[in-house]
Amino acid sequence: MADISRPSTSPGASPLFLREDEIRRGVELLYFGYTRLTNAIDQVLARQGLGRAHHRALYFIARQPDLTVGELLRLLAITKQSLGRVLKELHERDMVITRPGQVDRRQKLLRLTEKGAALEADLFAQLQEKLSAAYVSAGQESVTGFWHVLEGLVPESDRQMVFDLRKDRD
Amino acid sequence: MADISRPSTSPGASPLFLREDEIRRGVELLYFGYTRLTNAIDQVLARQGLGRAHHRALYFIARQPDLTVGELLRLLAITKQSLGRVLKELHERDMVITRPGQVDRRQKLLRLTEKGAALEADLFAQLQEKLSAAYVSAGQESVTGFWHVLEGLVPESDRQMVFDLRKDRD
DNA sequence: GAGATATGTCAGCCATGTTGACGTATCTTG
DNA sequence: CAAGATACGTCAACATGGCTGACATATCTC
Repeated sequence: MADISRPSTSPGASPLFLREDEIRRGVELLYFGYTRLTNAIDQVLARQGLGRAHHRALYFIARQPDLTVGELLRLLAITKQSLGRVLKELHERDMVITRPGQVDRRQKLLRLTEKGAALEADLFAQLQEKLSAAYVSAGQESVTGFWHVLEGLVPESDRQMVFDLRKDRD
Repeated sequence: MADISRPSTSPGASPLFLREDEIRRGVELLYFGYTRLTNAIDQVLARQGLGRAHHRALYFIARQPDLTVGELLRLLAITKQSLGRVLKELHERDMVITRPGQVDRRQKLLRLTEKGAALEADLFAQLQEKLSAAYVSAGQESVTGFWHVLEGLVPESDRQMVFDLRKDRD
């Protein structure tokens, strides 16, 4: 481990110190970048009386229509009770509908209504605005590097689930 | 806005669809990458009966000893009541000490005790383990791209504050 | 000396996570 | 076909960590 307190040595004097600084830089940028990006949607959500938890559900349902409740639970990594509350509220507001699975009728397939899709699109537009500005200012090469590092943060066991979001299933 | 439901068009057929996919990929990787990284420290925190909020305070105090309460408030972007609770608990556990500012005696300068520094080092070690593995698997070029994109997510008005963390002030 | 500033604190509320227990419909398998 | 596993829902209680509003104190600045 690098020396955390880093006494009065000049910065960069040792490869170990350099390493720590690179890690802290990543931790900080991830923290500020992530929070600032999510801040972008708070105003839109507040207007609807909804929170971040609702957005996460809307997002993944938009991303993968006919997602089952179980799949959504695995993506969000929360308890079914927590998710139940969120889905109930989205259902009451006519933003999400469910229908029984074709192959397995115990499952509920989730879809956004027009109203739900409209809100998700509005929220996505905010994210898009911030993130595409960051992409443009950093350049395409940086964007692929950005992806690669983040992919490395996702544990092997979750990677397939995350990558599967990019497959069309409609 | 691009068509969210993306009917039966082949992916990549239009620049607009491509753009949307690149944005969604970033949003998802940021979400999963950030949450998986923060998950890395939960076990250590739980052992101490502390939460994420305590970690954020410990982290920034470790990063910038003699930080004032006001500076920490700006970094965390929470209310003084919320921060007060956290600092009080860290103080009670002898992890943080304060002393009056030299130049402005209304200020309180924050520092970690040995015990606090030891915990922060332990937490940092977990972050380091995950993040350096991601850095290694992505390669140095990717790391700088990763930084650049994230820097672009931090609004102009906050950028100085974030970059100042990298300056030594001891 | 008056007002601004840095900090603390009381009290109550809200969003969103947790555990544990239990119920129902449906699927799968011996 | 009966038994057990699975997918989903729900009740209740609780924890964490945000929030607002109001008010107090010490210190700095003009």
